[in-house]
Amino acid sequence: MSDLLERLRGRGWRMTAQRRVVAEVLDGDHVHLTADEVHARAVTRLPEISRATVYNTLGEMVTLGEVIEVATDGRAKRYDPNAHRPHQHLVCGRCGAIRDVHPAGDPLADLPDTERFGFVISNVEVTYRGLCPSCATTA
Amino acid sequence: MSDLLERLRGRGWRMTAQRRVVAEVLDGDHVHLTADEVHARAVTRLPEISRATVYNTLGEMVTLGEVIEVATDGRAKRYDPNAHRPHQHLVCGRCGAIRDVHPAGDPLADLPDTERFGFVISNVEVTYRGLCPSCATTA
DNA sequence: CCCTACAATAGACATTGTCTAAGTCAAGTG
DNA sequence: CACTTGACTTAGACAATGTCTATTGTAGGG
Repeated sequence: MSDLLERLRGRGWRMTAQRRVVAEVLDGDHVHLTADEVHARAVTRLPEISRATVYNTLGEMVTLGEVIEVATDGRAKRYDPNAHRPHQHLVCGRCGAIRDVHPAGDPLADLPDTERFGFVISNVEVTYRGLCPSCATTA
Repeated sequence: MSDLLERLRGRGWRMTAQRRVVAEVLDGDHVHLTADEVHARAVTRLPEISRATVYNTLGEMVTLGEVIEVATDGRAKRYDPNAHRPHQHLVCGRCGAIRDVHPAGDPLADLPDTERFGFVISNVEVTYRGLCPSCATTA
């Protein structure tokens, strides 16, 4: 089930205990951990892993395109291993819950040439904000 | 031309030299300054203004709905005084340039009920990423 | 089994943002 | 126009997140 690890291995990534643990911690669906959360979980399996290594490893996975960096709240960046199916995010402004969602249509197509100002656009990030069912009723 | 200041005054906002300077610095089109940039510019007009006041003032303007907080890069938040015309942002990943853009259609309408998972959605933030004309040719 | 280049480490440092206690002031009241 | 009061501002400590460096460790090829 460790797809992420397999993909990384297949790219000639030098494997170490630290990298394996980071990849395992981050693998799965609807995973959107911050670097510190990844570190906290990694430490339970490999107590001597350092923060710097977690940051470096996450950065490399992003560069390789196997993990996506998401800025949902202007605070800590979050890391999403679901890099191979285009999707967007739904965020609860109260408790911070995050869901992957798949809007209809291509958001890129909605931006006419006249509104591109000569930019070469490579991707679009859409964040839907609101309240999750639980927070909406407790509000 | 200080529309922002007028709008704030009209809401019974207690006026001080500091608040006036922050509002003036932030006013205009295609303005997307970080809190520290606002502070740097404010200091040239009012040398004793503190960082805390800039943060407080920006936060209040956001609460009043007269300024929008934008998280374009996972680093510092940016503040956009163009709060009364819905728009999205186009960001250059190399030099950080930001443009306001107006996509066709309503991004909210693209998210079917089955993809809302019971969330009450209040707004959508769309960030188009790419390279600006100048960075695209120098790349 | 040994090299060697690449990876990991601890901890200092940088950036961005928040909080507190004390001083200051805008604006309504008399 | 002085007084008063509650809201505003300040400096600086603190917190959270991220980056960098010099040193030590190790994966994987020969």
